[in-house]
Amino acid sequence: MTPPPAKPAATSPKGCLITTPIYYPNAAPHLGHAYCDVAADVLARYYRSTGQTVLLLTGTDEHGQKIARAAADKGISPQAHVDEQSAHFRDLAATLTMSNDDFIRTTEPRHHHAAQAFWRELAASHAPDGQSNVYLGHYAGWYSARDETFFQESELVDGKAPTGAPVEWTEEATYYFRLSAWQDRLLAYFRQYPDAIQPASRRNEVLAFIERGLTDLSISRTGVSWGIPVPDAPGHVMYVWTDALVNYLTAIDFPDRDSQRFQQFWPAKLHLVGKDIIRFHCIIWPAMLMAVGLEPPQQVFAHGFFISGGQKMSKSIGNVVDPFELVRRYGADSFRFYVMSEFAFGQDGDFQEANLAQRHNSMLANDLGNLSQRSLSMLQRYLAGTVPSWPDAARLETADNALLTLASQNLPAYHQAMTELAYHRALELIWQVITAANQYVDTQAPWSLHKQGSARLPIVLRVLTEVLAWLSVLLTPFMPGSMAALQANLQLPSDRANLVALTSHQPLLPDGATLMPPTPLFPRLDLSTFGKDGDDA
RNA sequence: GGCGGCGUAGCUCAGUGGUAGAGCAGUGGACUCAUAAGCCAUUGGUCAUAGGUUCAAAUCCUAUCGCCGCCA
Repeated sequence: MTPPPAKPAATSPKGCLITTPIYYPNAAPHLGHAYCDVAADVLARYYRSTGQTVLLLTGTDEHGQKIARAAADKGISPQAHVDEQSAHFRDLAATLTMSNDDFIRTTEPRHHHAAQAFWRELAASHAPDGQSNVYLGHYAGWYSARDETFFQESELVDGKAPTGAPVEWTEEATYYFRLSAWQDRLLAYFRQYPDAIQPASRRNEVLAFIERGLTDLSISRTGVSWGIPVPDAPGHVMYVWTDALVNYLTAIDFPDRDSQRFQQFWPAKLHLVGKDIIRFHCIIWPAMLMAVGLEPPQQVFAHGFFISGGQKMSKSIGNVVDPFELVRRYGADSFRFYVMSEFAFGQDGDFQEANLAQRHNSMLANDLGNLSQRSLSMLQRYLAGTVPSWPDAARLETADNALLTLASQNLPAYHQAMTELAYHRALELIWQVITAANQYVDTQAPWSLHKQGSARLPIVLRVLTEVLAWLSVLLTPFMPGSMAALQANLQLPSDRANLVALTSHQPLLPDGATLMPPTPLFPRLDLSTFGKDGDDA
């Protein structure tokens, strides 16, 4: 009834394709990868809960000179190197309880097939000016292997790339993509769909960049062997970005445009990216897609980066945070909750482990965990754990209705926040209900009702358990593990544990279930060790 | 160097012309179902600085300082 998303899922053939970037496995996964995984997963779980069919993708981008060199340094083959490195990213997704439906590796045969097919289509296509989209040219310029990027002489700073990476003079035959011819189409597209690039500040940057004029893009290399061969062009392999972007199509059976998955999931609903790669996703990728006659993704959303303790994370400062270690210490759900609640998605944030622990205690243990514990303990103690029947509307008093109304009133704003990826706002709305529920416990004082033998007691406890079920559904995208535990404790049937059932105006919980005694959802952490010198490593 | 953003309570931030706000942290109180949690109350800010416009400025304008982003 309430969600703004216009199409009811049941009648909509379109699914939601949600992607993270495929990560470059030249180093261990870091906090930024974990952040993006979590954000994508929260959204995917949210849309599934609303009844939509979701395809959530992540993976690794395994080609390029940098990978080949790292492998050579280790004295192993590139394939052995990426096999080992890619596994860490797969582990990270699992560690974070990410519900990805697939994990794309660009070294897989299916991806080679898709990437080469994409190239062929691109090469056979024509730009708006009537010329071929791909042409053979000659490249002479500076190349930074670390950035996998070409730079012009004027872009160099002290003889190095703007990023500080060393560059080498490179002269070779190369295929170009006629990006310059797509400038007007791109501008028209982004002006027609203002939400296609978010946040707005990134959109403005992209538009400004396009307006200044685009130059054609070198899309093949000859000096590199670790890559996907360009079809019918011996000696050429695809530039790593040309290859990598196609991964989003690989997963949906490209080049088979008639396949059910392709039909269902393209165009992608959302590419989540770091702000460092928006140009690839907002200029090159849409242009290439238009070139082969495919729609650009509906939205590219650039998330922010973390700093730590007010400084950029770097190994030399020693403030690098290992996501595996954090999950080991606090659990996946606390980690997920912290990064989703503390920061405005799309803005940079200062990641501080002490704040994570603080938030775990104050919001998860004290507010939510204790609400659950006190409610279910009283149910256990006063009513032998039996869920009371849902009362007739006439028996509900002002306080009951006020709490239930607040919950349902916040729902439209919750949906809006979720669809806008304003996760912290969604959680704030949920917490209003949690706070109200704790106030409700105090004002209704079930312990007094019990002493008085009041008929109000089962009503109040049923309202509380129902609100807990409600909260568990809204919070499942953020904290799937803990909320599953809560739902098991409440004996919420799995077919009721979603946003479709929640908006049905029917109580979520079955009457009369007998619940087991509760166990604390989020045990409190001892914070006395924070603020002192040494964290244990 | 150009363009843009930001600078508000100890911390994270909301607030774009009309009496300075929220959460967390701190302090006090009443309660006791609960993870010594929760609830109620409360301390705390010359809104970066200096000018200007206005009856009225955190909000609009100018300059300066600091941080950040994009571009060159």
